[in-house]
Amino acid sequence: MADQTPSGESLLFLTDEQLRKGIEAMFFAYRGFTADPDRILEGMDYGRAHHRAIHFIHRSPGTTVSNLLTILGVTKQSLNRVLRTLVDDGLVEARVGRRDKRERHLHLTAKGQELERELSDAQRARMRAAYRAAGPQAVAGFRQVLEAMMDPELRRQYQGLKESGA
Amino acid sequence: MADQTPSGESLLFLTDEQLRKGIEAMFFAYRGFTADPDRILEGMDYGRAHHRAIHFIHRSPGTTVSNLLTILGVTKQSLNRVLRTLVDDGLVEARVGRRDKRERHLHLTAKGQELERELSDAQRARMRAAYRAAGPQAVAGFRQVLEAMMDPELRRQYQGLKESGA
DNA sequence: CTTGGAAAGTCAACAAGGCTGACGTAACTT
DNA sequence: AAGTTACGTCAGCCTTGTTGACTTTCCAAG
Repeated sequence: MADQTPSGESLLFLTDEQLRKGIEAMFFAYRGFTADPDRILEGMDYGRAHHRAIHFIHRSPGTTVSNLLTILGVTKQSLNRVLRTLVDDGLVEARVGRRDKRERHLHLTAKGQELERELSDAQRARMRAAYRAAGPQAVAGFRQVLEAMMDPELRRQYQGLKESGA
Repeated sequence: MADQTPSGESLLFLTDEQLRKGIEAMFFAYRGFTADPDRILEGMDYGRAHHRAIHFIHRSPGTTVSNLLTILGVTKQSLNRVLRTLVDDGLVEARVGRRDKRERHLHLTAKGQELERELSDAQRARMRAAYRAAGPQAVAGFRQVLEAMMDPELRRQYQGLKESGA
């Protein structure tokens, strides 16, 4: 367990104490991460689940319901409840597939785009402030550690989303 | 908005695209972060809320209910429901305060310690793997960005916890 | 000593957002 | 023609969050 590492380097960053700090940092930071969109959503009839759906539809316009299911990692019943309200309220459009008519391709309407922008502006503002405060070096490390923390399957999702659209 | 920065440094890490990647990294990484304890807890009658309570009681033995309320950011009714099951099941002991008998000082029992260890072993294992893969430099950046992302009030909680016990 | 208010606990009711199971329909595939 | 896939939906359940109202305990200030 204490092998394979460059023997010159200190391993103090792997102590249980350091790991605990990292764990608590994740906990508190995630609260901040979701706080702004949550604040915007409360009062509307929507919640975090709607935000996630909107985010990924914006990210990959034309994505199908089952794509979304895979990315979000919830059941179709759960997603459907959310999606239905978004479609009913005219934020999301579900177009029947042309090649495969079983599929529904999801798009944000103008109204949906508007809410998406409001939410992501808020979230990005916090992110931007954090990035700016920490600097590019720190940001690179931040991304590296997060990526290493993901489940392999989720990491593929993440990396797949990184470059290619839809 | 484009001032105050060292003019030689690229600001490409502040583009909306980079921020979006960071946002999605947080989303996917947090899923991984909670996955292992969640797996352990399912089947037992406990959930993530119990894990959080156990974690912070372990972290600050003797902490009071209202301390815990502040840290966790939930209502006392919500916390109480969780705490009650933990006390009833003999994982947590709530000792009446000696100076102020209204207060309950919370401690893990031996059984509680045992579960705490099981949960945090799992969570630390993932964290350790991620830290090791990313290296000390990256970890420093990771912590910096997370800290900058917290709400100021939560950051104080976090920093307070960093050094001093209870 | 009385009283105001803080700390803790409890009951009830509710909502969001997960879950499972079962079922139906349309459409693609073999 | 049969089987599979994609999607939707009904029904019911659980966890974990919320409000509001209320009680008990007990410290501390008047």
